[in-house]
Amino acid sequence: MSAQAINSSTHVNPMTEHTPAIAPIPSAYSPHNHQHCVTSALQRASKICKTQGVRLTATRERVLELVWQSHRALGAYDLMAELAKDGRNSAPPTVYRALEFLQKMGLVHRIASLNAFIGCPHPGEQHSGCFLICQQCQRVQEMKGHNIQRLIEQESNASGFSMTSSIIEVAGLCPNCQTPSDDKQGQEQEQKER
Amino acid sequence: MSAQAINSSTHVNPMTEHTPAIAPIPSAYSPHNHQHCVTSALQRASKICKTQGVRLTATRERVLELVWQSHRALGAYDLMAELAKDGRNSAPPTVYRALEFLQKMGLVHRIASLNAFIGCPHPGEQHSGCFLICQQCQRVQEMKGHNIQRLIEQESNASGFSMTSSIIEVAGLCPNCQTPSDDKQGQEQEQKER
DNA sequence: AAGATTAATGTTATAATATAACATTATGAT
DNA sequence: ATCATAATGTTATATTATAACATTAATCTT
Repeated sequence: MSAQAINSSTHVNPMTEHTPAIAPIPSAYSPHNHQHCVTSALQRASKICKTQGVRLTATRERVLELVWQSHRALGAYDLMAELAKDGRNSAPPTVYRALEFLQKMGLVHRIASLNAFIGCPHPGEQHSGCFLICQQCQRVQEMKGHNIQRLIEQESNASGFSMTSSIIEVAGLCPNCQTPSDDKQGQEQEQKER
Repeated sequence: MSAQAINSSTHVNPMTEHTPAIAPIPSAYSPHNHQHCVTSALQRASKICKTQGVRLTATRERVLELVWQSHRALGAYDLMAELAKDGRNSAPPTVYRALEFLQKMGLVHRIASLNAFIGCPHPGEQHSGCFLICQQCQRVQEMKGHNIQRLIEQESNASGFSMTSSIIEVAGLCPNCQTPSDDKQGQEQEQKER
């Protein structure tokens, strides 16, 4: 329902465009019209699934949309509750299967330290991200962290270890939450983000 | 019971000795007399708790010993089962409390990706480790990873994020498990390790 | 388009991990 | 010895995740 129809609202930078581009996802910590995040995440997903020849079914798309309802990580049972509001039945396996699919497609990540899931802002292929988790506002920002990955691989190798994947989760305070409680910050920072 | 009495078996390198030293923990992947790991882990713990003025009670010490029964991460319910064999009653809170204490003292780490716990080979103060987790033999090796920590902190800062702690868990194959199945490898590699 | 095949979802039950809340016991301090 | 605190016991329950099998939907073949 929500994935198509919105191509018109995408801003395309003429400098970098070669193929119909989708607006990049802004930082979790900067004020932005959050609907753009949702929209472009769904657009990306649609494109990726089409390319890969896999099916972005209604449930899967809805779960992805729900995961993107904010820049906070959402638990599987939170997602279940949201699906229930939609009128869908949805037992745990429904949600976990959708999440498994979305993870396999590189569209969402699981945050191990939170037992929760977050949308990937630069999906494409499966990859390990590097997550900055604000202990105050709970927002999660994914960094690409190629340097970090490379260093970890180097040091692993130096120990004779052959890395296949890695989990990097950083807890701390996001830019907004470092200055103690203007209290406006988290509140109207993002439009429509719940 | 097992923590004292064994000081005699400690080998001290006269080159590096200044204070009654405790033998360092060898790599999880190299063959070694594993009893030394257990013994010295308990010695370290005893010393640390004494210094900090906290109590290494029987349960806490036993849980630490159990965590050190191998270089594999052990789940809380595995630990419970072992305690039960000892004749202790031990409901979940018993184990989780002991683990919480041991984590606070920097004596064990929780591996988020495994929901399991591992002894720290270089305890002293609380710290975030960097864990190499073998997908084949399940052994976990902690690296110090100062460079990695520093880089993560740098890159976090570059995003305006103020890091307080981090989780780094690397999955892959340990040196032994890279060469496919000599099959002797894991088996008698370590003495008495279960 | 009908039937076969595969993929996805529904459904029920349960496993695995973790914590809350309050009662009791042990320890250390005065 | 008494008090205060810390640790543990105990019961119950919350939270997260998966197994196993039934059903439905989508796609492919002819």
